[in-house]
Amino acid sequence: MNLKELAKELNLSISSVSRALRDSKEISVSTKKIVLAKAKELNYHANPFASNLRRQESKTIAVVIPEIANNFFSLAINGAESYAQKKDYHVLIYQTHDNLQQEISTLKHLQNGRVDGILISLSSQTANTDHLKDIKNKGIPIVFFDRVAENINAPKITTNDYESGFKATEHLIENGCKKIAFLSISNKLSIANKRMNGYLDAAKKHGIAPDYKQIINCDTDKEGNTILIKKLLQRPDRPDAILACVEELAVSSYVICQELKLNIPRDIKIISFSNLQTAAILNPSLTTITQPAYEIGREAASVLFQLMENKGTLQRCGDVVLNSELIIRNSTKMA
Amino acid sequence: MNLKELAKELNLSISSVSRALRDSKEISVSTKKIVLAKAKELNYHANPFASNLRRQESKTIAVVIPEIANNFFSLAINGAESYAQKKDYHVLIYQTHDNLQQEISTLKHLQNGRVDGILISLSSQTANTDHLKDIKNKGIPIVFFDRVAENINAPKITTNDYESGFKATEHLIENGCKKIAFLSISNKLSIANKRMNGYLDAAKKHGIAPDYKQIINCDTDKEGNTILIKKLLQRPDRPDAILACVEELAVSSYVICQELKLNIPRDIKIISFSNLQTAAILNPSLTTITQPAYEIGREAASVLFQLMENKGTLQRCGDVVLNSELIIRNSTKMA
DNA sequence: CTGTTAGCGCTTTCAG
DNA sequence: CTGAAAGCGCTAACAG
Repeated sequence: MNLKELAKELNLSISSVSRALRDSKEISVSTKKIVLAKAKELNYHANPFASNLRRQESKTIAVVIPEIANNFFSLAINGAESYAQKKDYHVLIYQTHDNLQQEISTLKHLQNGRVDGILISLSSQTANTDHLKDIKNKGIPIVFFDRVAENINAPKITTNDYESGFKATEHLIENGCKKIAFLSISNKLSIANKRMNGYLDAAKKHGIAPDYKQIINCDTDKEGNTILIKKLLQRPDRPDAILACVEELAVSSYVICQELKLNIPRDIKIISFSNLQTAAILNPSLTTITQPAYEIGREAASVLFQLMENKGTLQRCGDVVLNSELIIRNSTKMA
Repeated sequence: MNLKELAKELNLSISSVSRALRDSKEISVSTKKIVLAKAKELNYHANPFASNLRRQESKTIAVVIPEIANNFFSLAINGAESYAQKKDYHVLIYQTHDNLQQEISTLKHLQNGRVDGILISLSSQTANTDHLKDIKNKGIPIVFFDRVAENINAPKITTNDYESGFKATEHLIENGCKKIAFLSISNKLSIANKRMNGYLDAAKKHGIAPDYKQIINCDTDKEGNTILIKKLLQRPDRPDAILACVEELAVSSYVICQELKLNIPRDIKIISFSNLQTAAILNPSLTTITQPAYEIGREAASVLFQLMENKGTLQRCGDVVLNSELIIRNSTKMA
């Protein structure tokens, strides 16, 4: 069932039917009604590819993320998808699994016009950003969220990473901690570095500047991370607190502490950047810095739509910084 | 940059270039090489809509789920997306937010050929299945996973819900529980009913057939559910165990128990169908029935691809039942 | 207000 | 092995 057949059924020209269906005001109300009714009756659905081809737009955005099965990202997608749905847009999902090659190849694919815009959170291995520049140069609207590329001139939606790192560290210090370790996810990600700088500055301010043995650079190899953390916790001068850059590292730390019979929070306190509200509820000893993940996704989508609607006209769209919340539970209060 | 321009640059006809790019064997190896090189040089990317239109296929599948920010579904999408990626397919995500109208309208949209196939897990409100039949009748390949429509003749990927419900209940009984409540998510979902039947039969087998006051029919209204569960736990004959049909209800129960100063597992034991491995790690008192969510998504995608590849030919694709695992932690062992 | 017509960019016969 | 040409289904000038 296509326009041609529908038009024949109606004894109208293809273009009139097309116009009627898109509610053009060149068409009389009465004809519109008839057309709409017939379309419904015959279960007509416009072929999206034909109209995409003709109109040179896809009504689709892509969301490129490291991993969908991650509380933060799935919440962010939720926000973005809900926003897109309202705008009658479709959402394509691509996972990079924190693999730079995957990210590059995905973005290459997206240069062909399949999407009108891109929402992206970088892989933790992304240092070189040529593939991102290609997208910019092609004029495809792109918005970064959370894991952003600092050297690309495009809107970035982030949270107050530096302040959060600072506050969390200060909170630990105020509760008696003196040897605070920092678990980073990647030294290539600006969010990780910002969080670390907050941590470093807070420590410095209180005169307990950490040596670099207390900063552990983890990566995507879970096994390897476990070994690193275990080593850290088995040292004679083991830390009395851990600030984990992401949830996964906090969970690993937690498990290792159990294994080593280290009591949380008595022997060691843990604070994590996290969105695992549920886990936090289930485990009151876990203090978290909770990012407004849903809002980040929503805001990112909103900015992307501004960009798309003003393609060309709009020179730049302001970056947005949302606030994370330090949710203090028993762990750190009980000094 | 399109085929025409590329062909002009190469002094070849459009069709030859097209063939070379799709590696047709009608083209000499030497020409192919030249074409490929030039395409790369000029950063040519085929317009997907033109080829979709021409070939009448989209290389895209849709995944329709209640909520993406849910451990089970995000893991399932992970499985499906990873599989699709291997097959060079794209994945569109649609959330229904457990709203039947949303589900209907999404499926209506998908009748226009935007996708070659659909993976779906039903909303908990889906009783009438006409919208699903429409898809079937249109000949669009569809595969159900987890929350399936029993009366539709299409492949269904599920887990052993009845057995899991049975086993979990028996486990509680063996550990001394006598008044086991069941929290259902919906009386319209076959998975919920199967789990409940397992629960009922196990109870019957051990002579503690529950009265229907111990079966709570929850729905999507979180506040309402909390009230229902609270009432249940405040009754003089309150249950000594809860079997929660989904994770969210277990978490709510957990929170309410804390509020009411009920000790878990001493006063009351909780078992949940769940995929919150992390939460379970963080809270050893939570015993779970863990579904192989990633595998379900992957398997569903795999079956969908079989269906799509054999469109028409294949009469039916067998249903698949994967096994969930009862992961017993401290809670229920400590009788 | 309605119809005619020329493509959007690609694939695929069919003809050399 | 290569080229010419038709057409996928729709939209948007343009012409009435």
